[in-house]
Amino acid sequence: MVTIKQVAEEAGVSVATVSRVLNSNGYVHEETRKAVEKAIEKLHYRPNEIARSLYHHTSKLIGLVVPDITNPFFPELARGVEDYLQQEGYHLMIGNSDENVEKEVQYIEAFRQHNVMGVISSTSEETAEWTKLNIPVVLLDRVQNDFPSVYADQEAGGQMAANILLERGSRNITLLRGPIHLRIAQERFLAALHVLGKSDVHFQVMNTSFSLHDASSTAKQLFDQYPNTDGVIAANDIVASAVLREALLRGKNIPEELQIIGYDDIPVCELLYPALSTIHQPAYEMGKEAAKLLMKSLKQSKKINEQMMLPVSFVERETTRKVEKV
Amino acid sequence: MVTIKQVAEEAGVSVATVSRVLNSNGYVHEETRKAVEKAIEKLHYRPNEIARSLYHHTSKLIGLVVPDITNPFFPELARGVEDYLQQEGYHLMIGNSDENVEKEVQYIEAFRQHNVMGVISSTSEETAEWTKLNIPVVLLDRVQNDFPSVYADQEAGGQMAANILLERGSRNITLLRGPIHLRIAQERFLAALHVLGKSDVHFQVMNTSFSLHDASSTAKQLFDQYPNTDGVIAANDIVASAVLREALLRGKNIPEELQIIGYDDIPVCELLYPALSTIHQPAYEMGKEAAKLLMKSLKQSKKINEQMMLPVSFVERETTRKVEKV
DNA sequence: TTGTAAGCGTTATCAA
DNA sequence: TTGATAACGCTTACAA
Repeated sequence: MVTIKQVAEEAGVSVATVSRVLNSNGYVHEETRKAVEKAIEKLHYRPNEIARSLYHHTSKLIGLVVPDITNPFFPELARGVEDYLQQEGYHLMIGNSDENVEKEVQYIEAFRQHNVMGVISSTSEETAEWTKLNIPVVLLDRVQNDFPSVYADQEAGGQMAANILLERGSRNITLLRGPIHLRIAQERFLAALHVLGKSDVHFQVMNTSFSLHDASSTAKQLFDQYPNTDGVIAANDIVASAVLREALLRGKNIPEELQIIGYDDIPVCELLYPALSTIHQPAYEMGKEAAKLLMKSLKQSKKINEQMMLPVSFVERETTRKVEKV
Repeated sequence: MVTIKQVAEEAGVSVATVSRVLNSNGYVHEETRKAVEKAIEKLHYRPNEIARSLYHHTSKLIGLVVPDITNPFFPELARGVEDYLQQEGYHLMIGNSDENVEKEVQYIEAFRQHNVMGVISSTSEETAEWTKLNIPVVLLDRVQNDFPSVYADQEAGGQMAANILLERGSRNITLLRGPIHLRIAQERFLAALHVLGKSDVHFQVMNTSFSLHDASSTAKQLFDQYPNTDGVIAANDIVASAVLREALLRGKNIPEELQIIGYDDIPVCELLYPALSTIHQPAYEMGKEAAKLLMKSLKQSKKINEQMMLPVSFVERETTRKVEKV
């Protein structure tokens, strides 16, 4: 490892001078600067972030916690975060929490021990522990009043999903509700519920998780219990895919007999047949904005508490009928 | 931030003593040990990894580089890595390389600057840069003779895929070849090619990437150029899904008229309809083994160069015919 | 414009 | 069994 000391020797100056040119701090003669730069170049010197970090109590590290990177919505978020951070010279420590508070606490410890400068969290809204860290935290795809957060317009999304099915003629709708403890899931559920409630169609509600493991059995159960369903508002695209598969398996015509609308717009939607109509959340953008917001609160000392809501949109594909057909 | 000094004061001893109980190093009287532990408890003290890292030139950080976490195969790998590492008390710095050498170099710099202890890389086999780091590197789902690597048995996988289609009666097979610069892709391609070559069936080869963005057009092209194809060996599951969709779109009966076999066994396979038959790569296990291998080479000083090949298996679902039917 | 030296939070050596 | 202290690589007063 080449240190500042060696650079100083090579350039025939003191370490202080090298440090000055490194940080463009204080006065340094043009000549000396060049000499130092030459030495740096020659030795391929790169300052040791660890030493800097120790002195400054800062770092170029950001923590990112997601419930499970294996769930296809999160890689998009993570990628948005990473791309922005990387261009700002920051790097990512990442952890999967499985929505498990113990694990979260472990990461919090790890983050603290590594002088992580800020955290982006897509995990449970149980944020008591996070407050202890005393560094900026931005919630991503999660909402909690005490923290800045970046999320998509769940109310609009829920309404949109319900209205789409209604407009296109579903008369017996099954509404799949996501995890009840997740505010975003609850919000879009409530919004859809409200729309259905104001309509004259028949509808029912089923609970489900967001996860692939439960999706198939949820789908089976749905058609066993409500065989006459002609419209499904799924909790997310994973669940929607499972419903689609099960419907096809039972010989339903889609979208003629049954319309399905998903949520998220994960990449595979367009690979399904029929391709899944869904509510698009701008996941990559959300990640990017969360990172941007975090950078902003790093740069200014006063706490910010911005709530940033990004718009959702309906992506019309093949599991909903064309509106003219109604 | 509470430091070792404060703990020492609280316990009425010197920092050296605290350090000794922290690391269970050297002699320390039972009484004093208890006093120190009490102080630690009381102040919620946690040693600063940064300071340790500076002194020891070590850390609890591992670097992980993947081409693109957005590609559904990599989250499984990453999760396997993370779970194992986490249980060993290590943490992950992660980066997406986009197979871009410049980006890789940036991560290498970042890893070095943070005293990262080892790297797991699923990115290009252009490893010249990695050697410069002088820390253990384990290749994951990539192979290169100079590095330890963990990968799945591509030769068996390629053969299996071809044999499955052959056994089940495909007589006009299109073999989709993945990125030519990737040794694993090339190996499974070659293995499948070899099997087809020894058979008496008609077959053709098309080049494709692994990516979702190219998948649809590849699929279209496939059926435009080779409308009589009755068996497709896809480069991976993404491509297979696109082919499946396109085939369905064109009204083909699956698997009666056309069999499709994927590669990887990403989670969505079972959500498709018909569900995708595929060659299963034990991605999670691979990640875990790579992490294990890395830990091993961290613990012993001499370089290891283990090549670990995990078995693949055929997952029979609905895009291949039952073998009795032939 | 430059250099000396103290300090960031640890660990390890050495002396007591 | 304990405590001073130098060292890890860097930054920043302060002195020159």
